[in-house]
Amino acid sequence: MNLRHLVFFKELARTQHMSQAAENLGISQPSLSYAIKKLEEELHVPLFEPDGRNIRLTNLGETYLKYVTVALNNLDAGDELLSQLVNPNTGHINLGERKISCVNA
Amino acid sequence: MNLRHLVFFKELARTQHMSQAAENLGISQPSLSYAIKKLEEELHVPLFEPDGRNIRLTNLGETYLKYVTVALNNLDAGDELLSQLVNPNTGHINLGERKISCVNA
DNA sequence: TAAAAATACTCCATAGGTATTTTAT
DNA sequence: ATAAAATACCTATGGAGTATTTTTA
Repeated sequence: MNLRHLVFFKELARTQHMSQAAENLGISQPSLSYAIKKLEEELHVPLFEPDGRNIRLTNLGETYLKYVTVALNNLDAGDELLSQLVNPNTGHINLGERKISCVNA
Repeated sequence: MNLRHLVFFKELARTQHMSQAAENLGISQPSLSYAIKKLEEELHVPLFEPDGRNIRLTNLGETYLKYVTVALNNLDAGDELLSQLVNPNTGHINLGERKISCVNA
């Protein structure tokens, strides 16, 4: 499983619109469709279901989304912290000491 | 970045021993070495440093490990919950209702 | 008939393997 | 001399693209 695909999933869950999400992600609609299909196969779970000629997030998809969001937020926070530690003079301003253990939601 | 590589990182951080970690992960030592190198390049951060003819986790690596661990735990918890929801009769026993929002550490 | 998603196919990037070299004990 | 990690090289899987088909409003 690719982390990139979890970002795909998150964006598609947000928009619930394949072509739009693909556009936002800067990839083609078929690529997104394929990536999501692969993810669903890996999880053995339908994350989206047809809704007319659109798609809708399933309940299972909604459940999974919460965990994916926390996971991605933590990885982002980790990346962010690392780059702050590596070049402390650039980037965001820190007032006082920052003590991040993990990102909860 | 591949999720698999984060698992690689976690195991290598645990053992601090390339060949051993590779063995545990079921991959070759050069593959692990390469994967870690790629991860370090992506993050622009040294996660491990030479220690005699072995390697040692850097302080930055230790910091990053915390975030990776939380992220991976959440994804595992998400997978676990999905499979429980899909086939509720198998797997672990649940006493009462379970209310998991996220896994903190 | 038009807009959306799914399928078919093609191609290339990269993850992973084997063989080898370097480094340190 | 040996054990560990790094490098070089090769191969194959799969991620992403274009073209097309299916589906539904």
